[in-house]
Amino acid sequence: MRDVASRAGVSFKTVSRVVNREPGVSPDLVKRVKDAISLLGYRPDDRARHLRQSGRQTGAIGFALVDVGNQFFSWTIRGIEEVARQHGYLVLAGSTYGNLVGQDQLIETFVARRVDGIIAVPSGNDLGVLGHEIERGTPVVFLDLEPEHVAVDLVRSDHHGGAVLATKHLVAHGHRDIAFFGDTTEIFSAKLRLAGFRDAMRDAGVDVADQRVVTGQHATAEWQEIITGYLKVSPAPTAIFSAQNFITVGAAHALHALGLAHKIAHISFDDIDFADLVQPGITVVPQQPWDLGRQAAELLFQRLAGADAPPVREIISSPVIARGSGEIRPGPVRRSKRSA
Amino acid sequence: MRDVASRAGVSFKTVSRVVNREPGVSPDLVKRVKDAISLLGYRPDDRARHLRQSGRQTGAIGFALVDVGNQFFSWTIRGIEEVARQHGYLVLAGSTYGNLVGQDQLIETFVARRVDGIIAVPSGNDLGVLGHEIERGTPVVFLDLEPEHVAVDLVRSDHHGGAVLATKHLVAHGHRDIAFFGDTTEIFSAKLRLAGFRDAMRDAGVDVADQRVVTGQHATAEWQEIITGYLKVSPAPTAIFSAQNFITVGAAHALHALGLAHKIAHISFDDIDFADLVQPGITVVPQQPWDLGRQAAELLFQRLAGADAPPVREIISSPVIARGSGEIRPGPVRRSKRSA
DNA sequence: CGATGGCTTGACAACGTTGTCAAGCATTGG
DNA sequence: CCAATGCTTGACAACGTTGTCAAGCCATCG
Repeated sequence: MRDVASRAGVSFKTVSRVVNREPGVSPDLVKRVKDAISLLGYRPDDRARHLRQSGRQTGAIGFALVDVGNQFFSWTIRGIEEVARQHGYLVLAGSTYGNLVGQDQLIETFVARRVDGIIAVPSGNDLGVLGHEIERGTPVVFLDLEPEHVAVDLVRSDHHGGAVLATKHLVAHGHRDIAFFGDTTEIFSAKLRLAGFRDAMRDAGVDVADQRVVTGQHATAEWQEIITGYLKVSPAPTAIFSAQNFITVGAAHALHALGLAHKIAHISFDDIDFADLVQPGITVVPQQPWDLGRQAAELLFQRLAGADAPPVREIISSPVIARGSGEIRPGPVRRSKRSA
Repeated sequence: MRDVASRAGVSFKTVSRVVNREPGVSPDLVKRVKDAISLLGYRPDDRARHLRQSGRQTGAIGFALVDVGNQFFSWTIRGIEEVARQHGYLVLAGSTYGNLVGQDQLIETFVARRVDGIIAVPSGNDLGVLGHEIERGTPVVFLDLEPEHVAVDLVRSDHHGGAVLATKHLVAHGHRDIAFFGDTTEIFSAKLRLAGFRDAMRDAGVDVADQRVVTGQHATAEWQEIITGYLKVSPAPTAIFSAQNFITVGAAHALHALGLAHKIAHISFDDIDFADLVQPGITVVPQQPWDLGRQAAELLFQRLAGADAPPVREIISSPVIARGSGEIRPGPVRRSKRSA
């Protein structure tokens, strides 16, 4: 900026005025300064700008998600980005990979760069650094997961209700022996989905055997192996409920590889590209990641604009999309010897 | 920081020393300062830090991609993030949505925030602001697309070679009448893929009719409509080549909806989740987005470390993955009246 | 016992920008 | 012709941090 000023023969304050399009600079000087700027390739330094204007907003929000590789989250980013763009904001997005260490690092980075607000998919009930930030008054919106004992804005899918819907759908199609595959229950959403499954089964008057519930954190290929193992054991369940999208992919692979895709019912929490192209189409309770992202961002920008209403808690639910796999009825063959 | 200093009864320089873990501070003071820090919830301000240390690196790189909603790019981010994390860097990623205006805005933001380097999927031959930055010496690596007349590091898929492979695969299975559906040829990769298709067809001694080549930029649902239209016209092509992942999804939907999935061959550039679960499985020439991202990031960090070797040009190719749809032979029924 | 050296600590400038204020100049009105 | 007014421009401080240097203190050695 100094260079620009001396080249244009003005003080650097005048350069600042031109850059910020402040009124009251003679057209002559404006031109000289602009020429010098493009000649020297000068770009203003936002860090210094924001530093001087401490207390004002910096035009960036942070989004701490679990894993960009998961399409659920990349669609969420898209929703957030869209709203942020309308407000002229930049989104800093980073993956925590679901552990507190990663989350803390990410949040530290966000804070160190002075984002104006944070949207987070928290990795657990222990909020770590994020908790301190909330106490300090940084606007935070939680997305998808809901830590206990913290009152901040929240947007999430109706994990419990969705799981109930999915389970009832299977039950309505005659299933009693349903296997549940879900993420580790340390994850809030996974816990709720499992609870929804159990509650719906209880309502249906069915006891859920321990070995019919499998939870853990695995890659798609591992889930395929695990589920294959469960399907090979006799008696196999008549239906399976995969409660997360990676698991659904693994489950679908397992079913197809074993030639059971038309025999064992399958329902999924969260939708997937191509779920309607597979034979049979995969019945799902979808989430609306794009919408979750947009709504979370809207809430955040309301806070940034100074809204001080009590925390909002938006829980979005969706009906079952029946595509075939969830409507398979239990085979007539199945009459478990053990239960006799 | 001032508050922390006065609370701990030391100068703020000492606080700085503690924060940066500089040696030579008495344990007593270290403790007092740390207590004050956690009491007051103080977080250092990276903007000021980097400002003071102008010229040094800021620990952030920017990634300008086309659309986070496209899984190809979200996997690329993952690769970049992984490498960046190892180097202790933050990745700022943003979508340009394929137009220069969006790209310019994004790059301006990156520059204003003083990222140390940029990985970009350029939106065309006109580089806009990015061009200025390259001239100014900012380390830049291009990913997936290769603008003309610019010598910078580049990592991309072998669009031409892959398209040749895909086309030859169809030809080898007896096809002569192949329809090509691709992105608008303003996009570098799309142009190369089309060229690969044409070259391979020429080698096979087949003329490609104009109406067998459709290019443009559309959403998945629109592609399904467009392709459905083409498949209904008689004589329909015996095989289709969809040269981008959104188009592939549209094409697969069209084929399935018309009941032609087992009759008309289909090959795709770029792989897709579930492509192996559909019946028939979709034959593809895959890209390796995760690898592209990692390699681009590696190149960038080499530059950041001061490497001044001539620009590298890494072109990654992959063999066809045959899954069924690409191995369908032209139906015996087909004997075009027109060609007789 | 005094000089020397090392270790801890603090004062101050600087990074690039903007807000505040005052100075300089021309223009207008009396 | 002089005073008052308005507009343009510049000088300077400040934002929060770190690098540089000097000052103060204690211990060691001759």
